[in-house]
Amino acid sequence: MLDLKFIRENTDIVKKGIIAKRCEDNIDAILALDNQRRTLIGEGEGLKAKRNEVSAKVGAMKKAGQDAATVIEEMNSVKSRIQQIDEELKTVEEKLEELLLTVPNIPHPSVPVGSTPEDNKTIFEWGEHPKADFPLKPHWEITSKLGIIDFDRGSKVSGAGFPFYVGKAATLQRALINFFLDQAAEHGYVELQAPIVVNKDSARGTGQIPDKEDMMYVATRDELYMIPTAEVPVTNFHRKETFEEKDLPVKYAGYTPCFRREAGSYGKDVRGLNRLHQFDKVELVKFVHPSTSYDELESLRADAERLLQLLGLPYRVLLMCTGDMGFTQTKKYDLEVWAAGQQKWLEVSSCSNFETFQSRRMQIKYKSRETGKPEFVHTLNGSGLALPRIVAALIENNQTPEGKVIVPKVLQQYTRFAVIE
RNA sequence: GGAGAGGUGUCUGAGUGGUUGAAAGAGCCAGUCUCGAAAACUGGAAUAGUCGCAAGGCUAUCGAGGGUUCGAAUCCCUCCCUCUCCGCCA
Repeated sequence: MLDLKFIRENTDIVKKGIIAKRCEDNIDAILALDNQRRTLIGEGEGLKAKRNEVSAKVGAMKKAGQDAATVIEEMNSVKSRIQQIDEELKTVEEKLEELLLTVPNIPHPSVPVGSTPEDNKTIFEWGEHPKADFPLKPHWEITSKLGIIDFDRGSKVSGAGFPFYVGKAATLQRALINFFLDQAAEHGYVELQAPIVVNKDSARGTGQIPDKEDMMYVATRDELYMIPTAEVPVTNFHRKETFEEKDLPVKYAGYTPCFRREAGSYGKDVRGLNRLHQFDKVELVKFVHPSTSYDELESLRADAERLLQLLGLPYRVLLMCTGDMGFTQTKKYDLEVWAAGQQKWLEVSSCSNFETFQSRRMQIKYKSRETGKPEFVHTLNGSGLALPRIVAALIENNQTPEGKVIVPKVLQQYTRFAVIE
């Protein structure tokens, strides 16, 4: 959510941002409602001031044993007018709130303007695409032959997109989680084990509600939302809190299962592990001083990239264009890993700066030494990393002609086996 | 799930309808004193909205949201959370 005052004072910038992000422009309606709101506040508060003044007088009169009946009588009309104004104000503010939630975050100037994925810029590529003198298979063929991922039983037990990982695939996942968390800890992230269902306020805080409500599974009976990413509980960890400036940046790494309904996305892009309803992910979250947030974005990206390099997975970095980057971000990098069996790039991480978009919704501040006042922190997050596609790429890139899979060196201390066969 | 108690500012804690944005103490910041520190003393210090060039004014905020009243931290209702006991249970 953007600051109303910011919109009022920077209308042009906001409008340009909306166009760049290809969102609906409600700014004029917002400004009109804001005017209406302030008029109502002006009148209402004037009357309330009068009410308070008279009420004090009534108290004094009663104490002095005087009859206050006529004064009280007079206040009745003021009272009903106040009620009327408060009601109008409530309606106006609800409408205003609704429209404010449709205003996207403004892209950073360094973000390329564009509307489709073709307009994203590949800014970095690492590693060689594996070559082989035998046909490279997609991971689902390999795992099916090895019997290590059971999609059919997953469908029976839960539904499509909820596979079982069996034996060494399960161990491999556990190894990756530990590897990712250890790496994060080494680079200053505090490990956090978070709830995997959250309440409505939390879902709203990180922006899943209202604009992405359909992505989540909901336990309606208890009004709990299953998290689509650890970003939700981990960022909300500090909701309505104020940091000391000297404590920034604050960094967390959280491993959780993630749940996504992915409604309406079927077809051949979603085979195997490419897209699931439940998957594991380690998420990196930072709360930082506004002056450092773009440097922190780069280091966040570096933290995610390092994992791919250590695993020896070829990848590329995309700088997302304005139209493809999403509602809440000001700047976003996607990391895509090369899956040799499918001959496809798979997104495994997305690193974003939200500036104050989330912290304003969540009221996460720091006490500024400069102004002595609480100011909003900038929040960032990035996957470090999402498991299934990493597993897919590892299997496809490290397959042998016999259909076995070689485990990367860095993982072997965690898996305690070197080959999946 | 059942029964009870409770949620007040950074903390402890007073306050059951009328200058209570809120006593008191601690802590914090500044100053006086001191060679310096401690102690003592003096002063300062919330957040948001709104009006104003500003100084500053006004409004709201005592878990959240409603209600009663001329007036609510104080009374009523709903919800949330914490604690104690019981039940159930990984």
